Amino acid sequence: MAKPTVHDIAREAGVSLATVDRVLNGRPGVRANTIERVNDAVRSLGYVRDTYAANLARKTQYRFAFVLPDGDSQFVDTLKLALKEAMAAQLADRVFVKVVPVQVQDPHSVVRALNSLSAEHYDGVAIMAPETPQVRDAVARLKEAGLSVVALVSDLPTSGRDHFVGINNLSAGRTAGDLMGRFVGATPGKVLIVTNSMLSRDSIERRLGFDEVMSERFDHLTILPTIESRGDPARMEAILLKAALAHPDLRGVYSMGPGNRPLIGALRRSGRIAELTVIVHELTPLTHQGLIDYEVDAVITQNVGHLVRSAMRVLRAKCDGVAIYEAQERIRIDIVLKENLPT
Amino acid sequence: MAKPTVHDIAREAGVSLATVDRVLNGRPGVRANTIERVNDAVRSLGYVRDTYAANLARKTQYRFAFVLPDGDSQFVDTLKLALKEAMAAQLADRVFVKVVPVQVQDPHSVVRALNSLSAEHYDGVAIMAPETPQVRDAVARLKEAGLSVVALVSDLPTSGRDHFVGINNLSAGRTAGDLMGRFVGATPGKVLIVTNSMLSRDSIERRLGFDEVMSERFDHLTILPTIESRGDPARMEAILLKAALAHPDLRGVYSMGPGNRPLIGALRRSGRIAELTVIVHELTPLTHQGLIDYEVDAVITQNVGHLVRSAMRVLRAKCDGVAIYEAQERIRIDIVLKENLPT
DNA sequence: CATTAAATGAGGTACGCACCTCAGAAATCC
DNA sequence: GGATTTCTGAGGTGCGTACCTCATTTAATG
Repeated sequence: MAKPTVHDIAREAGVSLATVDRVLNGRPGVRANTIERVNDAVRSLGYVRDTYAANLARKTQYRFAFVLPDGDSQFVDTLKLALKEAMAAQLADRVFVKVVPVQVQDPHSVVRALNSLSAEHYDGVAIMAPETPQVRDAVARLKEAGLSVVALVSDLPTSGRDHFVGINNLSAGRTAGDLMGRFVGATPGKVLIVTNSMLSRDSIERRLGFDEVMSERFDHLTILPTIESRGDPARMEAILLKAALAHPDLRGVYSMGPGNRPLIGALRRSGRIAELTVIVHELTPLTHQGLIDYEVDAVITQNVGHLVRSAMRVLRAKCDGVAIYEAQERIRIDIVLKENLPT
Repeated sequence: MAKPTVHDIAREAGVSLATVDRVLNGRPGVRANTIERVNDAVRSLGYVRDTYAANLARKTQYRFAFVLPDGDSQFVDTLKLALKEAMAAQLADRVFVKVVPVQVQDPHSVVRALNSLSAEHYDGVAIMAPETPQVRDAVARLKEAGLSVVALVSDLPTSGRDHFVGINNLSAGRTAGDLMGRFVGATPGKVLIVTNSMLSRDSIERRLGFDEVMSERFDHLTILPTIESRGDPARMEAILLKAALAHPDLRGVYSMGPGNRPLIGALRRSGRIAELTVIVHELTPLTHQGLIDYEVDAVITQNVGHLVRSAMRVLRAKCDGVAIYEAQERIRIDIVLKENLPT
């Protein structure tokens, strides 16, 4: 009943501890025949290596870098906060995390940051940055150097990253569309989509999902041309205000990413924020308050705590060469309304 | 830079390892003055005990019992499944879990089960059962015997349990009300509430929350007298069918707990399931399919994986006498629509 | 068959911590 | 100031694993 140890395997296989050790750790100098015997014993006893004792003996330290966007994004701030909390909790597990801020709009900045991470100082990297050819190559170099790499929030599918930690953004867009259609109701009208940039992968996918649902299930709603504010709040606010006033039959606004502050500002000034269905992404202090004030109707979000914990678990698993527990690593798409705001 | 160990504290505090050990583990025989010196060193060095090395040395085994309802509830089934998965994952951490099935409708069965759990064989208990005076007393006895006790899903606030692991059911009811009001829209009409029993704490609280929101924000909707099916599916189905046909202006149905199968059956037979807004609790294979088929409009649920993992973490923390990390243990109220169904 | 190479065994040390014992130091009491 | 009583230190052992050394056995080679 008690957990089998290496001693039990040695006895069961009729070999010495040293041989078991050689087999378990893939060291040379064991006949194929003997390897088989040891593996049989492992299977029949249901032995699982005690990772913590192993790490203790090995003096392992997991050294991870989190490459995150610099600048004032409330979402990234909450992510950093969650990271800090997780670090405190994981400190006992020999995990050390360094946050590396980058200018995500500048691929060179990202690449510079990634190139500075050597296998000598790091075991794994979590990256939140748009997918560009330069970034893809930098990730490939990291992988080649033996680092584990996970993409965070926004996927880097062509880069050969080990794993993606984040939500399915197509589904997130579909969810937004579903809510928009149901909240607006049966009256025909127009819907506005706002985004920071249509270049990053998550925006493209959300847009796609939103469109799909709108045309499948709510074709009485017309989607207006997307408003794209390339990180310029003033410009965003101006265009938005104009649009809100130009279309009296505007019924809803969907914001696909960051930039919720100018959005809410413009809608407030248009005097129509109460009547419009406003759906945004990412729960932050701003959107939280928006829900409370009935200015935002729904927030589609992902739990930042899960995000960082999952990233760390996956990185550790990759470093240990252990399988990851898929079910636990699936990040859900959270819908937050005024009434189910976390307390 | 390296993690400080007990040796470092000993050196820093100018005492021996034995004294550090006595302080850290709350053993007697140390002067208050010295305790202070050691604690100062702990603080200044930022020492955190390596729990895994500690458990390794201690040969700790956490033995927990999960007292869960017997019978065919899909929700409880998914809970058990999550428990099984968590057990496999936690095996490396020396946690052993026994599931104790009880007839929750019979307080004696619950009490019998609880009384059978001695401190000799168990360190902690998680209980999912309605609050009755008998159960309250049994929990008190467990606590007295030195076991840690957490309430699962449905709280036992007067029992002196150490912690409640589950959602805030008042908020869950409010969330259901919010969704109901928004999905139904502005047209006046009637709403039906269905429950298994108004005796269990979670039903009462959900009902309360739902009513609050309906009267605060959606008073064009009238709430019909609650249909209560005391575990009798046939009776439930019959009454429900009658109600659905008797009120042509029925717009929505809210099911507060188990018994979704007869509910969906009756609505289907009434021929009105497509036009009604149906909101139910707990994501199960049945409600999952209901969402896909557009028969259920929204599911309010709680992640069973979190539930069991949180229960285990809390039990462990209580056994270790360690503070729990509140933010991580807060179970969120999940809203699931067709589009954000977990894959 | 002797020689060489390869495979295996026996045993030790270390990791960070818990827990134990026993001797010696320090504080307290009368 | 001597006898208690209360602290404290030194040192050991073990948890499950990694990694190392050195001797010994076994198999393969000429």
